Amino acid sequence: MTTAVEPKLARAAALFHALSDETRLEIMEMLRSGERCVCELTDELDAAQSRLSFHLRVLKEAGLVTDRKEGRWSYYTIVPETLAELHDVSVALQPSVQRRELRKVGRCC
Amino acid sequence: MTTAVEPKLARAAALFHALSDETRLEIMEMLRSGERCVCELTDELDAAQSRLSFHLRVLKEAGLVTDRKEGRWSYYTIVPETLAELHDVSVALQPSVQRRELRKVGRCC
DNA sequence: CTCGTCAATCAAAAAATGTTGATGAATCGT
DNA sequence: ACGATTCATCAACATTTTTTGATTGACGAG
Repeated sequence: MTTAVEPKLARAAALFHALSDETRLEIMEMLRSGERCVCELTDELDAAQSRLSFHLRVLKEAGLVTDRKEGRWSYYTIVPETLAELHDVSVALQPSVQRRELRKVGRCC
Repeated sequence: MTTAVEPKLARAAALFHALSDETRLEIMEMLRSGERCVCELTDELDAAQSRLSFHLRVLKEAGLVTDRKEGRWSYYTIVPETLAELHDVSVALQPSVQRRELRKVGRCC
C-alpha cells in the first residue's frame, strides 16, 4: 500500500502537461487573485487573442479553470479542487521513505 | 505579498514539463521505492532502451533524478529536494483566498 | 584479447504543440 | 440597423518533442 499513482498516471500527466507552459502559468498566476476576463489577460500578458484562447482551452480541458459568460465577456476562474488534485499528485510522487522524513521535519504547507 | 510564482515561472514550467509524460511518470513511480538500474526499467516498462534513456535524461535535466554508475550499470534515484520544490510550486499556484480555506479545513498531506 | 552486455548518443522520421492571421458569431451602444 | 468589441475556432505553418534504429564506448567474464 504505497499510495500508488498507477491508474492515475494519465490524469497526472494531463495535469502536469497543462501547467508545463509559461504562458499558461502566467494565466494561472493572474487568476490566483480571482476571476478575469479574456481581455484583461490579453492586455496584461500582451499576447495575441487567439493565442490566449488556445491556452485557456488547454487549461479548461484539464479542469484547472472554468469560464462564465456575461454579456460579451468571458470570465475565467481557477478551479480549486483541481489544484488540490495537483497537490495530492505531487505528494504521491514522493519516494515512500522520504514521505515520512518530510513529515518528521514538519515541512509541509 | 501573495507568494508570487513570478520569477520561478520558467522553473515551474520545466518541472511540470518533465512530469507531463506518462512514461516519465512510470519511471518516477518505479523509482519511488528506491534506486533502479536502466535495465530494470526497460524490462518492467518494456520500452526501447534508447527511449528510456531519452526520458531519463529529461528527468535528470529537470533535476528530478540523479544517476550513479557502477560497473556497466547506471542506477537512477529520485532527488527528494526537487520533489519538495514541486510540492511548493503546486501550493504556490493556489488562489490566494483558497490557501487559507484549505488550511482551515486541515487538508494537507 | 575477444565477446557479450549495459547504456549514452546520434540522425532521421514521426507526432504533438504552439503560433499566426482570418473568419464568424454574439452582444452591445448609438 | 450599423459598427465596434469580445472571443472562439479554423487552417496553415513553425517549432518542439518523441520514437526508432543504428553506432559507439565502457566494462567484465571467460
